[in-house]
Amino acid sequence: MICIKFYDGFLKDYPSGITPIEIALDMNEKKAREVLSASINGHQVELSTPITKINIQIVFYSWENTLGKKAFWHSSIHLLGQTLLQIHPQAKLTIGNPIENGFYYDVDLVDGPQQNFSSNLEERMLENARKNSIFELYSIYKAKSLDYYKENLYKIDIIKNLQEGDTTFCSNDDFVDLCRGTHIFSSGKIKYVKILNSSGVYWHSDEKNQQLTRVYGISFPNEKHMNEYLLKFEEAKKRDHRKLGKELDLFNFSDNVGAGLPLWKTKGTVLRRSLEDFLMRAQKKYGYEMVVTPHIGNKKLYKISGHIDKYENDSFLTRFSHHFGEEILLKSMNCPHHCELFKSQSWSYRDLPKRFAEFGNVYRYEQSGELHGLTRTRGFTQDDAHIFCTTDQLVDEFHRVIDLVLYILKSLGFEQYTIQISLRDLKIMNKYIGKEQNWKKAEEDIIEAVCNKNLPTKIIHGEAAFYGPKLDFLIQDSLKRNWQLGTIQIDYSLPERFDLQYQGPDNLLYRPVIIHRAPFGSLERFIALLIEHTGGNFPFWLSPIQVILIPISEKYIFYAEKILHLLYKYGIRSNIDLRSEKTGKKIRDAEINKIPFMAIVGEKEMYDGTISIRAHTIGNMGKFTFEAFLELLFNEA
RNA sequence: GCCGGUGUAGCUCAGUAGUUAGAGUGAUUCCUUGGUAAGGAAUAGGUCAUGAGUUCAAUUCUCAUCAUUGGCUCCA
Repeated sequence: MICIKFYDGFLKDYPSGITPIEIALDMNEKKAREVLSASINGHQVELSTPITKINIQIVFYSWENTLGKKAFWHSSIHLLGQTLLQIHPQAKLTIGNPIENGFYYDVDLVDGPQQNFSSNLEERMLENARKNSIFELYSIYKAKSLDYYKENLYKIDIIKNLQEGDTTFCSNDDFVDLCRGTHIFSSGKIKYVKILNSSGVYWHSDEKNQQLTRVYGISFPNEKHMNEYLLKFEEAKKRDHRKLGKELDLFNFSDNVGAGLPLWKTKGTVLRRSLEDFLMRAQKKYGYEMVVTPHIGNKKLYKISGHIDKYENDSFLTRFSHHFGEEILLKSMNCPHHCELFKSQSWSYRDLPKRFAEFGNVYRYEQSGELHGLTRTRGFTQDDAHIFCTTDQLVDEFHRVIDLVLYILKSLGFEQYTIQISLRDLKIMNKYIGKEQNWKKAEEDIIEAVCNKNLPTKIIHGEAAFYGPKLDFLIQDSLKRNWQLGTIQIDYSLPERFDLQYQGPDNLLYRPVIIHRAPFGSLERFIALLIEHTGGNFPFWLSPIQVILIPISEKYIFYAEKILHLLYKYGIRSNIDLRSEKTGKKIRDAEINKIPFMAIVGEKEMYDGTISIRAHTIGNMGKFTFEAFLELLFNEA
């Protein structure tokens, strides 16, 4: 007998060799139907694997749990693989994975990549699912598995990198696949399948390798969950900043101006300016000083900084003068300019930290396939600053920057973000410049600063900048794609390359450290994410138009204009709807334009000198005196 | 940059299996002067992304380019 402890602490004895699915059925037959996966002593296991260990703790997962969904989608990958082979018998399966919403399988279709899969694929997957075959995981000797896949070089490649005990296979129905699990019990649970899209990818993500077809799909145990997902997906698409940007008249692109170069309309400009003002005020409190540097710079500047070696092909060349032997580029970063500013005078240790801030417009030739609305452009505005400090001040200063970034995110309602410590990839060291000891120190500094702050972070190797490690703040867009917004970077390299110095208390010259930082990252990208998070319903202080006056008829325009001028006097961004439309139409349009407040004025209001207020998405708030309305507005702001 | 999809009026989209196009909405003008999410009418607005090719004839078919879009790769 073995003793099983359940999640809620309940204990029960079972015969050795019992499987998790049998335990689930024994506990509650109805609930067992919802069980998709289980873990034993914290390790996710197959539902069909007999348990022999005594004294174990078991936890079951349903659809509501990420691990349950993961097992469900993992199992769906097998159905996809099986069905793809039925349709394309020559195809070579490679690697499949469950993802946040669904799963994918990379397959070499032999005839070259193909991306049009008919609904036939979905139907045949479901036919296979209905056979309700059990997913069984078992180990095979490495040599035998290599033999099994002698026609499939991709699988051989994977197996060669596995340890002897790790070559496990999964079989269900007539299909066998190299697999490490974990699966749901049987395929019949998979009731609905959607093939979402597919694209060409390279084996091991290397463009020198064979091109494969990646087929994305998603599956569900019932119609309700599928409809929920589809509805959410539709809702998410409505929040797309490219769509809302057009609808709310914020920005625009023109083929004549060029790809990836946003044109900011008047309303979008108000939004930008408001954000800039907000950040400037916040930074002032943190001791930043504003600077302005040109949009272009001499190539030799970027030679000193080291950027040119890495990014020359991604820079815009503006002018080449043979006579003077100089080349001038559009700037793609502000740090070299700020270093030159720092160098323009001598500094005492008493002057540090020195914090130079600039809304710097930079231009980078992003690959055509990378351009994406405002989140990836070829011209954008960094809310950049460079802090020149002593090594003693570094960690403390880093804390202050973290505080600032967190304050910004909180003020704008971003509650969910990932904080990522981006370090070097120790396998590709030629990507980085600077001395080993400086890198080590910088990486330790970041980790120390973050540990002190007790922030939930994850460490990712290979995401560092070429001159130093970073702390990145990542936020998801409406379609769950991650974007890096805020970033804080420690740099021992540029101070050396620019030979930056300050005079210490002992009269000797010392090298400062630079912290590069941008809380928004790029203003364009930040606004894109802000649009998607608010769905275009901006907080009052950011709304391009804050109040719209709606006269009931032409007779009350005069009164409305009086109110408008009063609002102007208090700096409220206001407008009047002068069209000869009915009130209902004007209100509808104001609601669609997401204007926070509508002020409706007619005979009644004119008679007693009031205004009727309707708040966006809230509705009629009744009559207000102008003073009472102002108070309401200032509470909003 | 790579593999697919898409490109028709300011916007959202129909349509033409080859004979130079239509709706809704927005815009303009007129009527209407209305009370919390769409009042009515008329008018203007398109070399059907661009360039080549096939054809008696191309917005429609083919190719290329550009833009855009979903992934991949990249992201100082």
